[in-house]
Amino acid sequence: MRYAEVSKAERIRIYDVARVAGVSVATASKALNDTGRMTEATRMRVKQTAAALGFRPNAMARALTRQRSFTVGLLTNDTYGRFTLPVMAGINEALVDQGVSVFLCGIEDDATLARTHVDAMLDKQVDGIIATGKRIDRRLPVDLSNLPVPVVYAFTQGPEDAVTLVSDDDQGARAAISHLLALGRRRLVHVTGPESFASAQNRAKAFRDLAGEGAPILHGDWSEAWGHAAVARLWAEAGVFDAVFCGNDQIARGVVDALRERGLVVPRDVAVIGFDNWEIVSAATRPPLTTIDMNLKELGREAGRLILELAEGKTVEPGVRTLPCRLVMRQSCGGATGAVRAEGEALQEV
Amino acid sequence: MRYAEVSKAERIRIYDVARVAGVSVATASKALNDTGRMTEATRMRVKQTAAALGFRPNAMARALTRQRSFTVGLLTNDTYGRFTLPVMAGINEALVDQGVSVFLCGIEDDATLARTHVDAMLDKQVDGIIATGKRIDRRLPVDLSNLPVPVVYAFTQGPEDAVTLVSDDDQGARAAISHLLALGRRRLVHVTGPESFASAQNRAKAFRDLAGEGAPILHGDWSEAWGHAAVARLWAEAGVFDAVFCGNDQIARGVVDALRERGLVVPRDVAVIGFDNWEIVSAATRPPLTTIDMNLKELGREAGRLILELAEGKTVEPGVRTLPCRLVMRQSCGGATGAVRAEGEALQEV
DNA sequence: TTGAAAGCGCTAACAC
DNA sequence: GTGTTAGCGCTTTCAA
Repeated sequence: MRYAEVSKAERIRIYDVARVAGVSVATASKALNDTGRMTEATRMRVKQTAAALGFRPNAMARALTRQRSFTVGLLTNDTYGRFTLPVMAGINEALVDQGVSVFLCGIEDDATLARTHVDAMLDKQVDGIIATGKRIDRRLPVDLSNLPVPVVYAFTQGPEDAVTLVSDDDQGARAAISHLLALGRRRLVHVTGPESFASAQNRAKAFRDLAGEGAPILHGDWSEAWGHAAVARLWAEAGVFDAVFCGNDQIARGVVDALRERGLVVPRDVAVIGFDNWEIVSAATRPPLTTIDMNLKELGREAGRLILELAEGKTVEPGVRTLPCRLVMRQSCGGATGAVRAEGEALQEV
Repeated sequence: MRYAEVSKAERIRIYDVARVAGVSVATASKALNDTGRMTEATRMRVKQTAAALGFRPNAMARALTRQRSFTVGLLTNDTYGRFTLPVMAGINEALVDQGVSVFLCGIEDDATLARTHVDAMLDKQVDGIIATGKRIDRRLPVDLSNLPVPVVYAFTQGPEDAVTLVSDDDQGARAAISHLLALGRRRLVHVTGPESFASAQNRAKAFRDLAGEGAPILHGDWSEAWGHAAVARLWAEAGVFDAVFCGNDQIARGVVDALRERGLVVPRDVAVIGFDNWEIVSAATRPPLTTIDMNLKELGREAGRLILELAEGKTVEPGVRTLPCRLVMRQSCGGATGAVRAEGEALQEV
């Protein structure tokens, strides 16, 4: 194994840089960190020899004195899920160019495992912890208050006085419904997930406000199967409708398929709009779904920014921060896009 | 912010433990690490006071002396994808109870970003790096040979003399095809992804071997749309067929849907089998897909184990290690399961 | 402007 | 058996 031979013996330390540059370690350190005062010439010389030697400071040694490790922990109970993935990507994006690395800790729903991970992170002197989950109205199975490091909650519920980031269900839902209304649809129905989910409640409330008291709201689970079933029920019970606002993309896909099987044309006869913009579902639906994107990556970026500020000792106003969603137009509602591309939009390889 | 007050001032060091236990730091260290020799009484006393004081060793300080950080880096270019997620989960699982933490580094396909991440990991003295990707026959956009730490490649291509883990496409494909044959199907066709993918090639080769020279193989992209299109083509050109082996679950779903639209009943008229076991696709298909699971989590676990061994200085035989796939029976092929549950199997909330 | 020296918290030789 | 001492690689007073 090659790696064994080029081991740490070769790795050059600040001591080497100092020696070659003809200064003391102290001066070398200051030169490289742009601290202290010295002639610009000395600073330059040190920097150049450092570069020439390929010097990279040992982050652990540095962390030991600076009391700052430039690492943060990311705790999630959604190892497989679609929500934390974009969030993680955003976090990483925000932190990588600050030289901060992220410890990934998947904890499923296991409190013991969670505790283990948190302890491990603390032992490793993380500068902060970002907690994220798959549900906005549930807490992770571990208490993160009173830790010796700051915590930011993203897409999971935190304590009252914590810094928490969530996407704006209300605004997202309003965007969806307004879109349907703007397209001239007037007989709306809402097919969504279990009432026990805050997301379902918030979106349903927005629907109630905008679509009126009489507009039907059907709660079920978050699956395609429920989308099918809901259409069957609407068929049997409800009056005519020309638009369906769905609680997520899976339900929307079920609805679209069921509608087609009944001979209705989407979007001509019925416009259907989803929620989540989960590409594997929304782009594969025929026709592709117009839907609401929660901007989860941006949410992650924001979480990264905030944990950094906290780690640097800055004050961050606690409370829940709500980030806006965004309408993604494809073809299931007609409108601008729908008119142009008929069917068979190229699916991206996912 | 609470955390500011309980800061490191409170964090107790081994020095405190030693003092309270009435021994020297050296003895305390040895007692806690089960090294050195001393009366069992002393060791016990130290351990107990450590526990009583809630002592947690500072991992950075320890790493500095031991030349071992108990962290590893995970490099992936598949931040959104379905492949690395289970792999990551497995890695984490294998490492967490060894006290090893994982740095997550998403690099997309950006060579510069990759380099940045690798440097950051090296600076942080990782004990090893696991490289993983979304495609078994492509390299990450960064050269990981000649690093001062060991590297294991999982689900991505590595250099000749590296330790590489991949799933067994051939065996997986054979399992799928054998299953169809065992169910009495004799007129098989294979609908799969682009020929440029090694996975597509390997699976097609297995198909050729087992299904015979005459059995049709259709290459397209990895999408549902291609599944639809392929059925249209088979309808027009090919002779009768009673089973379709699909290159992935998305294609399979497209095939199943297209078949149903043409009035054929799956699995009665045609058995369809997928590949990947991506639940959101395979479980939502009607009927749910029988498919091949690549055991990616186990692959991750194995990668974790191997990187640990390497980090500990043990020798690991280089070369490609192939891990077996597993048949997951649902209803799209009939057989045991299909006979019992007809349709509308409850979809799990994903 | 520069450098000597004292740590950061822990481990590991080597004495006693 | 237990303690003294010397680091790990870096930063940071403080003195020169």
